[in-house]
Amino acid sequence: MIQDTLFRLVAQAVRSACPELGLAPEDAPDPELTRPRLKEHGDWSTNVALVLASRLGRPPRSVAEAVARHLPPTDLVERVEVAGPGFVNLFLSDRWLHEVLREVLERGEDYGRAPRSGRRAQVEFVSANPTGPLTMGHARNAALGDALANVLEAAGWTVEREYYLNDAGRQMELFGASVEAHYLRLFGRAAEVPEGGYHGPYLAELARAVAEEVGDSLLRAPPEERRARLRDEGMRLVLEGIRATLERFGVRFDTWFSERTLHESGAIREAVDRLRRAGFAYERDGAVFFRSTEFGDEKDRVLIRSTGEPTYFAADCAYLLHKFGRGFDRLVYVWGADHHGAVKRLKGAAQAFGFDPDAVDFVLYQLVSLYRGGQPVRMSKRTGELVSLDEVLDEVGPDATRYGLVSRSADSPLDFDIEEAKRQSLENPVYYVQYAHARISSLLRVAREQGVELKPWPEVDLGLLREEAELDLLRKLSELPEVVQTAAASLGPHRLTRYAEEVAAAFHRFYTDHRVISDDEPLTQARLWLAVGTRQVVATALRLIGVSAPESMERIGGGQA
RNA sequence: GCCCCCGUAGCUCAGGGGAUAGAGCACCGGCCUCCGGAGCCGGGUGCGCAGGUUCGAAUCCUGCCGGGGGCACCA
Repeated sequence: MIQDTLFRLVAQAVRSACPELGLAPEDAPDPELTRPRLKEHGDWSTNVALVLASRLGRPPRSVAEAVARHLPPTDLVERVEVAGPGFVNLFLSDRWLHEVLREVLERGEDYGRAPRSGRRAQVEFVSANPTGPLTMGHARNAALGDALANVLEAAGWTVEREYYLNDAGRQMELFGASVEAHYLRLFGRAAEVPEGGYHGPYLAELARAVAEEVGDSLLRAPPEERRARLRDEGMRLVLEGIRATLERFGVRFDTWFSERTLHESGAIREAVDRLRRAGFAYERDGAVFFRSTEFGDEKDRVLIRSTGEPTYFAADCAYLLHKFGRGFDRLVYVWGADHHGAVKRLKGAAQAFGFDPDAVDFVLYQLVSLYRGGQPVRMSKRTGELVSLDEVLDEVGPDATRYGLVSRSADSPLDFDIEEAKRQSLENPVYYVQYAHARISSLLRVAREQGVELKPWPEVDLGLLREEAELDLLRKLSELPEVVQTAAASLGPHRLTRYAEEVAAAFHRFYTDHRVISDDEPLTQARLWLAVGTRQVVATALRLIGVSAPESMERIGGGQA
């Protein structure tokens, strides 16, 4: 809001400078306000003079001088400076920083959150096939998707989290046949896992669990029925496990959407027909194709195989149509980068259906490689050799795992070393941030124990916060709303982790140099409220990342502390 | 061959058109009669290469080099 005020002031300065620059005021560009990296460049800066100068063919610094001269008088801005090639730098009075603290305290956990826009977004993520436990790849998806949903909510969207359940199609049939084979073996029958099917100890265990529920009754059932039953029972158990893991990981979905319903309701046929009617689907060699080449794809894609079976892509189209039908203004898919090839055709489908393809966003995250003590952990879906997310959570814990997975941009491949995550857990950035939160909580406990009565903040003189470390901390707190906006706009929740670390660092610096509880009562009051506000911002950032904000560090860090 | 991502400090990574490019780890040296030292302060070499756009490029465009992933009537 201070930013808005500044924007108006600078825009006005530009307009009133126009006549002497020989420009019609209505042609004046909107000024851009940025935060300079260096403190000596002020609190806010605008490059508007540089932009104007090249347009007018005048020396940038003289344009900057003109803009600076026309800045309306205000007690918000203490000093204006023209610097560098032609930046206009604004130095604000410290009062604005005390305003920031008031705003943090007044709005509490709402600080940093934008007003609700009423616009609805759906984030679909994880959506792992229900054929086995979640792995670290799924974990990155979950951590990214959930944090992104949090961030979009904070940016004003009404967000629905959805898990797309691939409970139909060839993979599920293979899975069913694999469970069947293991089931039959349990009862001494010879049975082969089909080509491309699922192996490994996990599946044997699963078959045992299924057998415990259904007994040997299915041995005598007709093969078709037996296989379908074992498939569904197996899936149910796998899904229970996935839900439990996600719960442990702190991820909850609003809706679980079944692919099977798309087949059963005829939605897939309808979607294909609709594409056909719109002229985007045609028949060739007994199959139905989508004209994805019209949308930049390298070749047309099959919707209905010549066998009459719909492809996975056809189901995707029907699902997309279903999502739009539910009234979302924006759809976000969180996908592994290995699916990037499907982006063009799905956006194309959106357009073919008559929707705005820009309303469909994809977060494509690069591969996670798991290491243990520097050695890559070999994983193979074929042999069923894998390290599950649950095992990692057992060793590393949910907070450090989530933080580690979110803290890097989705565009970068991620090496996750279990040993390192454990060994370094005490120097891990997540604990550094959590420590700041715990430290403040502890400080407030001590204040209470010492009988320091915290007066309501409107009665406290926050203007006493004048030390450089205090002002720097306040400056950091003031950035949260922008960080949230940027993270939402770029679909990059990793920005929150950086920010959280910076706030924690600013607090630790302040805390090292200055005593909070002292004989100076008014100053004690002001500093305690500064601590409260800082704790609030740290808690909000951690919550958005999906990590807990502990009151104490006792139970964190694997007991090594 | 085509498509996507990446190349920034010794290592892992931020930085999505601005000024003197930043963190963590590692390494060296300092800071505790007092609110949690899981902390703080100091110490430094770097944008793969070549063009282009721009007043201004780590950032945008083109080409090349290097690494990862993907190119099914699989999911």
